[in-house]
Amino acid sequence: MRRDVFQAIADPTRRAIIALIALQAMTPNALAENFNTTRQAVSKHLRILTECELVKQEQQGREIYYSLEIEKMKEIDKWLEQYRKIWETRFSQLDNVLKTIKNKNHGK
Amino acid sequence: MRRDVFQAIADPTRRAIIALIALQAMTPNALAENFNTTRQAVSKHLRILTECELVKQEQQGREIYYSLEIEKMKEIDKWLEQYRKIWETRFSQLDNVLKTIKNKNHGK
DNA sequence: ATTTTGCGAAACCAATTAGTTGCATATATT
DNA sequence: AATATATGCAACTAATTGGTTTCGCAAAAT
Repeated sequence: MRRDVFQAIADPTRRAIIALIALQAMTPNALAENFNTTRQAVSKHLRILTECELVKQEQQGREIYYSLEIEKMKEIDKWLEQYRKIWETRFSQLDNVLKTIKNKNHGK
Repeated sequence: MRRDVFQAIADPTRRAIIALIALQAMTPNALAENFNTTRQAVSKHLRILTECELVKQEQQGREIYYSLEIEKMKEIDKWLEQYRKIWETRFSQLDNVLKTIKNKNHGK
């Protein structure tokens, strides 16, 4: 039961579910119509997403509407930040190289 | 063999490997010393990371140095972008609410 | 030349996973 | 009240996963 966000988004069906409920809250049945699986399979994915708090539910009569817990998505963003720093640094280094070349040409 | 970036970063050991080789290129043996597993297990992780192009190798004699392919990390960032838009919108909406409250108090 | 070291690959194993089918339960509809 | 609908949950299955052990090969050290 290693239920973290990274494991949750590893599955393509779950990423598709996330993409759908990011736009609007949806019921398991409505979600299942979009995929080539049974409602139960979707339900299982929703349970996993709920367990790692990527998704919240709201009961309305006998229907349960699932929607994205956008705050939790920031956790991935936070993890990515350290690497974003790297590629930004590399970019600025490249930028410096380009500037140097420019200056050399200028000096000619 | 569903080898995509999301599946690759799902495993905590692989995320740790990524974190290490982001700083400097390392050999499988050097990497394995940091974990509680065998070199072979690390090697398997490296193979998976290589297959999805998150990692590149450079042979030096009998040693193979692995380093992070930072460009591939941007793929995750790109995926996250659509959700970043959502939380930024929500934030600006909250911002508007706060401004409205402020104006109301001002008018008192 | 022989031994040691660094490595990937294959065979195997236990645990986990994504999926199915078959329930039970609660809310709507008739 | 009887039936239909929306859902979660449990049992089961096939495939995948992360790990180990064993092997073979090439480069380095002795």
